[in-house]
Amino acid sequence: MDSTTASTRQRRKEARPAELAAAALALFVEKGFAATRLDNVAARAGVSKGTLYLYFDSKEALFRAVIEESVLPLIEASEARVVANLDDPARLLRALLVEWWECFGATPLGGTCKLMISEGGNFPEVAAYFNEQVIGRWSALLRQVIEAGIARGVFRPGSPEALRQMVFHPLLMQSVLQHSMFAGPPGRPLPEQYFDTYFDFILRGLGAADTQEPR
Amino acid sequence: MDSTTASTRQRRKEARPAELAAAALALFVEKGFAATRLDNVAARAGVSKGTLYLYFDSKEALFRAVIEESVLPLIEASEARVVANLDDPARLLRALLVEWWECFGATPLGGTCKLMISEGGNFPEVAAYFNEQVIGRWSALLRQVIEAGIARGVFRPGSPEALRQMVFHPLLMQSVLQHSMFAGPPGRPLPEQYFDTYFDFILRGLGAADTQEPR
DNA sequence: ACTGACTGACTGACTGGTCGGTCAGTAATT
DNA sequence: AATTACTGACCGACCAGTCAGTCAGTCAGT
Repeated sequence: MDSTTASTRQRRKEARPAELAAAALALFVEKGFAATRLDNVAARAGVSKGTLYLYFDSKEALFRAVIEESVLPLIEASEARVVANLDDPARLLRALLVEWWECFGATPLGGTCKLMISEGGNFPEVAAYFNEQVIGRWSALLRQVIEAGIARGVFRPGSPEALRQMVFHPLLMQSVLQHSMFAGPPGRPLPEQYFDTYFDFILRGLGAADTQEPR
Repeated sequence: MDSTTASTRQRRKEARPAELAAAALALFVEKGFAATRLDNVAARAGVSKGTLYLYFDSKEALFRAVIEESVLPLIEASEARVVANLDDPARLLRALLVEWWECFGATPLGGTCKLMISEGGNFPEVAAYFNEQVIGRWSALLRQVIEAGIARGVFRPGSPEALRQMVFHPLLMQSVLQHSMFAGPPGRPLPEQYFDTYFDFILRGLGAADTQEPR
């Protein structure tokens, strides 16, 4: 509780917003927006509620900030990776999905997806922003890879949007479930063979030619 | 608003609980548990808040009732179907998933899944009940069909649990998304070719022998 | 058939507690 | 001493839960 530095009051103007946002993300994901108390957010960040209001105008502004700042850098990295590797769609798809899982889905950031599913309806503008800047861009990326695969004859023909859902939704659901009821030990490392089975399944589903030996 | 019978006060002891539960399900799914006002639940059911408390002890009791009563009949029907048709796993799997979608995933009942994802953490006992009586039984059913398919050589070998997730999670996610931010016109009928692509994909993913002509 | 006493389903104003948001004051830093 | 990051007691709006009162429906007595 007061383990590390404990007693004396600290002044750290730069670090506060990020710490508050991280605390808020954790509690929003765990309890939901309406059930999260700002006193608890502040306490978890090691400050008082008044301090929270120095950096965020309202509870909703805090929510917006959590969503908006949590999310963009990763997408940009992935976008760069895609344009550089479109010539081997199967390998690229695998790399993208592993990266998504390790840098996003399996981290606290993955909680934002559960959050938007749970609370998006109550914050239409935030939902629209998230849909456009995160879901939209990430989906477009996956579709692009799938289309490239189809064009090269590596994947079978089919609706890229529908195939994208088949490919991505199992992993997304995995992330959502990790942040819900039964997370078990937090950061459960996914059953060992999950990714093997997963990629084998989706590559077969895509009709990829070279599915024989996945390793 | 006061279209049908309108003004006068009615006494309908039998119908009230179900009407209140339906209203509560809709609002819980739409807004979340904490953000739902009992005045609104009562109003949507056409009664006053006092009446709600004649039939439910508390807001949490209402939540429990909504989850517990929404859910069991369907499972039992599906369980009966499975034991009767284990000899054609591919067809059975398809029938089960279509039934799940039409009788559950695409109806208001499907909202319970989103609800448990959103709020399960705040109601551990309800979550445990749901996990055991709904998720557990339904998952076991799907695993059973997949195992039968593997045993007969219709599906490739693999972890039945992992394969179950690959098969079911796209459909589940579809249902969850329908009850979240972007439902569009409520009851959006799923893009026409969704099921074709979906079954083609999962049967390929399962390495089913007879995938050539899905129609 | 009609009446009017009676029951209990239903109502909605009220209350007590909770929590988002404020601000006068405190103490770390310059 | 001056500045300002930070505190926490406080306020008012809001809402779950209550209860004294109302009225729709029933039926015994005529």
